[in-house]
Amino acid sequence: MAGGISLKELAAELKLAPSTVSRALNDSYEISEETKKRVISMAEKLNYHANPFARSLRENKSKTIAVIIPERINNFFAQVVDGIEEIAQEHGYHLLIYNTHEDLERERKIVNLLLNGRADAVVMSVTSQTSDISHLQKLHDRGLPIVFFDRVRADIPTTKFITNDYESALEGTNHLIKQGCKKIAFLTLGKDLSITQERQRGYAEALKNSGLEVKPELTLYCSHEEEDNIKKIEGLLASPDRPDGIVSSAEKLAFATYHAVKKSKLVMPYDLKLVSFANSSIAGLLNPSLTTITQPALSIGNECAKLLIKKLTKPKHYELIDKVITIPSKFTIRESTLRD
Amino acid sequence: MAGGISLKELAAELKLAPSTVSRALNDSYEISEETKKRVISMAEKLNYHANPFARSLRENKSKTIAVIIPERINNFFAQVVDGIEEIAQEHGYHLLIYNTHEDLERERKIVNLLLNGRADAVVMSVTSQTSDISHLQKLHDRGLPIVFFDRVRADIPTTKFITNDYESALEGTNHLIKQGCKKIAFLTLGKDLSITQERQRGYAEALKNSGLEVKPELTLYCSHEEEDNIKKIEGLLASPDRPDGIVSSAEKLAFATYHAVKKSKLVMPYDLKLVSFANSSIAGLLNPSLTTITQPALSIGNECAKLLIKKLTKPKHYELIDKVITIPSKFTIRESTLRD
DNA sequence: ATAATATGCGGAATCGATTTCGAAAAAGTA
DNA sequence: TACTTTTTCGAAATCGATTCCGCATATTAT
Repeated sequence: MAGGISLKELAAELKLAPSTVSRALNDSYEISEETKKRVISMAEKLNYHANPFARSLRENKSKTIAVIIPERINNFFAQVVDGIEEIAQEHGYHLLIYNTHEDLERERKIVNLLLNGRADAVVMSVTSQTSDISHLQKLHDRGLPIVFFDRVRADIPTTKFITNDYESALEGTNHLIKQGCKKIAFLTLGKDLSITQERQRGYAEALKNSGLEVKPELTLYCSHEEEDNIKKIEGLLASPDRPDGIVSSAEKLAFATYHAVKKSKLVMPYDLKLVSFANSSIAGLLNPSLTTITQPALSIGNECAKLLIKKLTKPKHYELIDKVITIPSKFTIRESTLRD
Repeated sequence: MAGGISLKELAAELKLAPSTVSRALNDSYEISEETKKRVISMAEKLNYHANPFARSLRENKSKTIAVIIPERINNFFAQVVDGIEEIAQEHGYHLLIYNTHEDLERERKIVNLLLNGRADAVVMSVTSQTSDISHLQKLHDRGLPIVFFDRVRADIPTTKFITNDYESALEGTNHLIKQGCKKIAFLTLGKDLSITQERQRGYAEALKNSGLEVKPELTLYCSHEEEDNIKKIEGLLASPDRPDGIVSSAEKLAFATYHAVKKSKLVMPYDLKLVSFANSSIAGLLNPSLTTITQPALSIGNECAKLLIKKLTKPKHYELIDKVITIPSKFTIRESTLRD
C-alpha cells in the first residue's frame, strides 16, 4: 500500500545485488561481516521491512497459526487463546482467530478458508453440533498440522489435549453425594461432544458407585440461549421430584442455574447444591460462591502451541501422533456445596 | 504446505492458459460462460484453492485486519473483538489478534511487526502505560489505516470510538450521591489513559455539583495485579475516614472491591455502595448484584470494522478523519447501590 | 609457479496469481 | 469480398524475497 521500500531498492541504494542484500539480512555465511553491517544499517536507515507475502510465497510457509474456537465470550477459551499466543509470540508466530459461534455451517466455511495454506497449522475446538467431520478430514488430509483441545474429535488421527473430564465429573459428583445429595441432575450442552459424554459418564459412575439411580429425566440438554436454559432449569426445579444437587458441565449453565434458583425462590446450598466446570475468576464472588472444576486452560493453550511449533520447525522429529493428552483440572470447594 | 494444486497446473489440466483460468475464476467479462463453467467445475474437482500469498503479493493487500488489545481475559475486549469479527467475516476479512498484556514494550514490538504490510488495517486499544507514541505515529505515517477504540490517543489523527465516559461516570457518581453517599472514592488504572481521565472528570464534576469535596486520597491508582489491588482497597476501607461509596472505572477493580469488602468484614450496600464500569454478564449474580455502567462493546467493534472496511474498499470515498465517535453506555442499577 | 580451494558477490530462475498487451477467430457491416 | 468490430483467449511481465548456479579474486597447497 504505502511507503514500504523493497529489497531491490535497498540493494540499488547500496550498489549491491538483491541476492547479496537478502543474504546479508539473513546472516548468511557467504557475506562478509563488513557488508552485513553496511546492509543492516542502511536497512534500518531506510526503514526496510521484508514483505511477508513474498517470503511466504517463496518459502511456502506463513508463520501463522489459526485458532478456531466456538465462542469468545468464555473464560475458558479466552484463556486457552492466551496460552497459545504466549508461545506463538515467543517463536515469532502470528495468530489468526476464528469464532464459529457454535455454528457448524460457520465452522465449515472457516475450515475451508484454511485449505489454501493461509496458516501453517490449526488449533481448534469443535462446535457442540459438529457431527459430520468431512471438512476436518479434508483439512487433515491436506497435511496441515492440526491439534484439537477440549472439544475433540476422536476420528481425526492427531494429538488432542483435554482435561480429565471423566475423573473430574466423578469427583464433583462424589462430593455432592458426600454432602448429602440424593437426587443429582446433570446439565450439558450437545450430545455429540466427547468431553461432555465423558463428564456424563463420570457423573453416572459416581451415582452407580453410591447405589443411586441414574434417571434420564435428570439429565438436561441445554442450548446456547441463556433464556431458554434458565427456563429449562426452572422447569427442572419446579418438578415434584426436584433434584437436590446439580453437576453442570459448562460455566454458562452454572450461571443459568443461579438465575433459575433465584427465580424459583430456592436457596443454595440448602435447597440445591451446585458444582460446575468453570474458569471464571469470580466463582468465589457469586452468592453462594461456586464450587468449581477448573480446567487448566492456559496450560492447554501452551501445550497446543508448543507441540505445533515443534512440528513446524522440526517436521521430521515430531509427529502429531493420534493420542489424547490429559492435563488434570483443579477441584475447588466453595459455598455452593456446603452441607446444611 | 502439502497437496495444493497451482493455477498453472489447473490450466494445464484444462488445456488453457493460466491467464484465462484466472479470469474465469474471477468471473471476468472476457471469458465465455461455457469456459467459466468448465474451469469452475474442474477447479472444484481438483480442489483448487488460490494461494493467498501470491495474491496478496500481487495485489498488495492481505484481506486481513490486525486487532491489538491489552488483555483478552476481559469481557469488554472479548466482546469488541467479537463485534469486529462479525463484520470482518461478512466481508471476507481475516483477523490477526495480538495481546499486549498491558505492556508497552510488547505493544511496540507488535506494532513494528505490522509495519511490513501483513495487515491492511489496524484496530487497537492502547496499553494503560502507553505514554510514548512514536511507534503508533510511525504506523500511521506509513499510511496504514488505523482506528482506536476505548483507550485512544488523541495525538494520532484518526477516528476513535469510545463511550460517553464523562457522562457515564457523572451519572454513576450522581446515583451514589442520591443514594446517600457522602465520601465517594474513585478506582482507576493508569493515569495516562484518556478514558479514565474522562471518567475521573465525570466523578469529580458530580461531587462538585453536589458540594462534596474532591479529596486526592480518595482516588486510588490500581495496578493489574489483583492481589495488590485487593490490598490497596482494603487499606482504603480500613482508613478512619473510609469511603461509603466507590466508583470503579474498570470491571476488574470492582471484583477486587468485592474481595476487599469481604476481607474487611464490611457489607455492601450498607457499609459501602459500589458502581462500576463492567461488561460481564454475571453482574447480576454477584452478592450483592452490581450496579454497572456497561459499554456497548459489540457496537464499538462493529463500527470499527465497518469504518475500516469502507476505507479499504473505497479509499477515495472515505477518510479516517480525526474525530471521536461516542456510543453511549448503559446504566443498570442493582443491589450494590441500594439505599439502606 | 601452477593447481586447488575458499571467499564474496552477482545473475537469473522461482514461488503463484493477476494483468497488460496483443492476437486470432467470429461476427457484423459495407 | 473486404474491412471493421467484438469476442475469447494466450504470452509475458509483474509483485518481492529467496536460492541455485556461476564467476571472479584471494588464499593455500603442491
